[in-house]
Amino acid sequence: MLSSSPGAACCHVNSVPPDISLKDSGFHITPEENDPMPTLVLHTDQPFSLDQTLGCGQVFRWDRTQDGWWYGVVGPRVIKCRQDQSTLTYEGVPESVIRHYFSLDMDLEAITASFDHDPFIHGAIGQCRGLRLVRQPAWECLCSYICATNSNIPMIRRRIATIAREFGKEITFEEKTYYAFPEPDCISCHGGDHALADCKLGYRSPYVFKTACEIADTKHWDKTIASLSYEDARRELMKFTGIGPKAADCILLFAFQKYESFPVDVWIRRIMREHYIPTLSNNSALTGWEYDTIRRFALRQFGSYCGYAQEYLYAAREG
DNA sequence: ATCCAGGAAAACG
DNA sequence: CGTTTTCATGGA
Repeated sequence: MLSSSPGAACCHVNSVPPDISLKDSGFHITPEENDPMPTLVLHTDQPFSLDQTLGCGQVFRWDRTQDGWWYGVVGPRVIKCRQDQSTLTYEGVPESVIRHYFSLDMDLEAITASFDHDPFIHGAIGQCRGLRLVRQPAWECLCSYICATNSNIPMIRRRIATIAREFGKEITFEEKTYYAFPEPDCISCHGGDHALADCKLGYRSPYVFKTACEIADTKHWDKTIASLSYEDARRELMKFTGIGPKAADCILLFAFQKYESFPVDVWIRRIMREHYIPTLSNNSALTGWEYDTIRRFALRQFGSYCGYAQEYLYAAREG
């Protein structure tokens, strides 16, 4: 039984650029037979790859079993799903949540075509066909990328899991225990005894705590961010402790659908140096000037969906 | 041991 | 003001 959490409604943001969203998404429900698990039939002209989407590094709370089932905690629910060719089988949430979370309402072919202008990005698009950016809950995404600084993906995953286990609400699914990501007021001063010190966040611990306190005291902080332009939203996010340019860009891309955001990490800089901007430095800390140079180049090279291009470059990285 | 990982805050000139 | 140092953690 899923626990109902009063006042913990998942804050999804609806800001689909009108020029590229689909009126008829092209996905249809198969008629229910005896199978209790609902399915979606994916149209071949609207590619979707569950493995690419959940495995590319944009999310930290999904796991794939050996036989191809994905389990993930999204907001207050556990989602179980798998893909067999053009069939997406899912459980745990209504179809509308699946469609929204996986951005199945967006015209991916049109998006990738909008930046498919050179051989290298063309290769990445081909290699990661069906990769879609998901719509992440804002606070969890923000907290995740505070925890992501100067770290690697396995460590980020462990930290997020620990925070959820320490502070989040239990969810039982298929007789296993999962944990919803805790609302900010569960971590902040309002949350009682805070064991953040045991979460192995290192120097990021006070960043998470302070930002949780600020957000817990800010009504509709996420709606405010969503209403702003990319540049203004970026400036606002960077006022929180622990959020710099890179984290802000990831949050804007993954939680607020600001697709002109182009997060630059060490991987992306290496890729951009090797394939687009040979004059970039190597092996040194990323300067603010360098970050902005790469950002501006990306917007010019890939256009207003350069954030999508970034994720294809990142997912196709080798290293 | 040394270096690196989806960096950012603090200290420094 | 831009630039360098420090920060906690675990894996390679």
